[in-house]
Amino acid sequence: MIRVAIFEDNIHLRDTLRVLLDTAEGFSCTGSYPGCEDMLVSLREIPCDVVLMDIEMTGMNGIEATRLIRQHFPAVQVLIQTAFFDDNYIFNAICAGASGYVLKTTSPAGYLEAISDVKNGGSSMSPGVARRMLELFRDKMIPALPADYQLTAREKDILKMLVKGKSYKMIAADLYISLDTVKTHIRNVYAKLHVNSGTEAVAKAIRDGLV
Amino acid sequence: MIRVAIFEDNIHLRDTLRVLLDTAEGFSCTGSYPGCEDMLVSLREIPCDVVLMDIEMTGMNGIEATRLIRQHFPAVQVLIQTAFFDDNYIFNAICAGASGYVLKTTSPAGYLEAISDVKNGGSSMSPGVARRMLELFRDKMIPALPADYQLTAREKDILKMLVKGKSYKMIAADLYISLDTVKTHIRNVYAKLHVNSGTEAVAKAIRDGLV
DNA sequence: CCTCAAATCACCCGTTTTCGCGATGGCGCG
DNA sequence: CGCGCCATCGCGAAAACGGGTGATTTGAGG
Repeated sequence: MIRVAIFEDNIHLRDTLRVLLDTAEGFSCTGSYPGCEDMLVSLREIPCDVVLMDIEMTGMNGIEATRLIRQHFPAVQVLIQTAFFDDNYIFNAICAGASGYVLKTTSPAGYLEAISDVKNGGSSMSPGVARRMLELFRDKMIPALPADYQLTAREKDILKMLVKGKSYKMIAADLYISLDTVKTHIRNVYAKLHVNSGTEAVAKAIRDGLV
Repeated sequence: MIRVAIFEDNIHLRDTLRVLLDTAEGFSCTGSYPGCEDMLVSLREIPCDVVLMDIEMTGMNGIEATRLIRQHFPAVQVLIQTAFFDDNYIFNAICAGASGYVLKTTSPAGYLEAISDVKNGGSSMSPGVARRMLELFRDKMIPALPADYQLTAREKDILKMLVKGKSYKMIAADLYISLDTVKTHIRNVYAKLHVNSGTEAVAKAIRDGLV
């Protein structure tokens, strides 16, 4: 039996969901609320496995509510439901600890499956949301690859040590080469990165993922 | 009618999938291959909407194949299928441009739904994969929390300019203060960041999001 | 064999940083 | 009002850095 609490300010949808859960096999609704007042108290007094959380509610934001729930009841899974397909909503909901994200256009059977999925340690997202999420993931992850200045292996070595905060002298000692050689390499690096100081080079190296 | 090409080295599963697709309403299998030899040629000669791609195959890796497909046929959606639940697989598959990721434990109906989802511009993932993906997303996104050394507003100003690669003299000029004042501030910044050179300070500032 | 890029080292010179110590004025707070 | 914190400024010396020029060796490749 999966125990579900509902937070949804639209009375119509709220009641629909409550009936759905109460009639469905293996589900029960432990409470349905129009807002997040006393949310933590309610959840403490009436335990549940999954929270169905609307984002757009008067009073506390569903995202913040999610964060609070995850802080205070790590075992409770939060399934976001919203009418809107919004990048920031998706992004923030995930960061707040949501385990799933379904649109309100989802079918009753879809709702039940999503709830069941998150209860069983999985996640569920509407296909469109999942797609957007993959794209966000790609966009945020990938930029760390390219950026190729034509640095030689040795130059990269020296640049890395510079990034670590080493002085010329330390670099020379660590690599068993002379101070003048270090200077030469660094001068070449500066030329290739089009910078003319160590701080600039370090900033560029880190930002462009040459670390 | 959704046209699907199958890449799967296990002959049993490959044939099962082919039959599934050929018998299912609204689906057709345009080809099934045990490996990625001549993959691009096949796809060019026999257009399809969705590619079902196994990761573990002899010869070319499914991830690399996905990257190639996305490069040459951006309109073709790739749905990854694999027996293994592996972080690197998930991560790399997404970065390679996969639109979905299902486990081989998925039911026939689940396969068809997943294919249909990706064809319609959505994404589909097995619940466990979706969960892992959300966690990866959180872990990679969240570290953007700014560490807090007790820098004063002025010190942050100067640090930012240092990160931009400005020299003491330029900072002094830009902020309309004397060179000696800049020195003092920077000395204080170094002390608070526990560093003792500009390069170290810049590296720490960028990495810790003090930009 | 010859060429070229890369890596190594050297010397010179002026500028920039780093860091010690000290000082003044403003501002909020009990 | 005094106290602490911050921002501002100053001096001086040692260390580090930036930039110019040039040289040697080595290994890959035509």
